[in-house]
Amino acid sequence: MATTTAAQRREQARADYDAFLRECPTNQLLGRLSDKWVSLVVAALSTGPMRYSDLGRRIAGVSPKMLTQTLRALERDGLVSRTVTPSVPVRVDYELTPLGASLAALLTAVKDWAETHFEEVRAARERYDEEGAA
Amino acid sequence: MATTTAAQRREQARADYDAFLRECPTNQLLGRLSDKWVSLVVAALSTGPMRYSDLGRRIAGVSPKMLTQTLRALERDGLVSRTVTPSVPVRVDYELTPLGASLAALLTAVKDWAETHFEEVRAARERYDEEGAA
DNA sequence: CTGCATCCTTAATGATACTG
DNA sequence: CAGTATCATTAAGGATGCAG
Repeated sequence: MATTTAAQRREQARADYDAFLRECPTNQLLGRLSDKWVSLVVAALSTGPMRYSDLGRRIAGVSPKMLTQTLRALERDGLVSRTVTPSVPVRVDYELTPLGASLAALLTAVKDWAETHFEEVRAARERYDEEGAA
Repeated sequence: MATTTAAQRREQARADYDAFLRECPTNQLLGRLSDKWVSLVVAALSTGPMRYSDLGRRIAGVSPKMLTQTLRALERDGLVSRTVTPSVPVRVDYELTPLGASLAALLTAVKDWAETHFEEVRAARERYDEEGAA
């Protein structure tokens, strides 16, 4: 007979599932896109190369920490390239790689979907919220 | 002369930007997709209607709380429909709406991108990590 | 200018137990 | 079966100060 509790079983299942999700490329990508700043950085860079501080200004309200963190993650994934010009003061340019540009295209698809269907979503929300209030 | 500190200015900028982002359909959509469970629920439902507990089993390791929360959010956005059959015991079916199906299609596009380019990303990561170690 | 290390606060997540 | 309410935990985000 099983002496495992529901909690134990779920925990085990979760562990397995987490492992699976970590391996799943789709989910890794979604994780990236989900990052609040990634889409903004990619969008900003899609218009051309930019310096670190330019990105900081363009993406208002980002802290240096998050900007660096985001750029590092994108660089690691081969989505942006980082070019250091050892002048004084130092100058660092970031640019989308071809792979990054391809991701930007995907982001455009997401954007198109959002703009195409947003009105439906908004209407659905209104309906839902009114029913709840009634 | 400006007596505002960098922090104050950034805070203001962030407030404005946050307001803008909340209005931005694309970002709202990305927020949805970013939700860990949304993609899983949509994927599960894309194969057909499912009952609450079926979803719970299919998506291993999800707690009732998160499952309900996710379903409510999707329902509010008009992406899934909720059908209660007042039998004993009660039976509740969830199903993708046409709008939800269209979102599932978008998710497929994301999945395709991920599968197409994942090898490149993996290679980039390896390169990056090795350089760091060297 | 660019970026890293640190600390701190908040918000999301998950476990649990109970109700219609 | 389907879902809600509560509580504990943790992980992400952000501010700050300093260094190369």
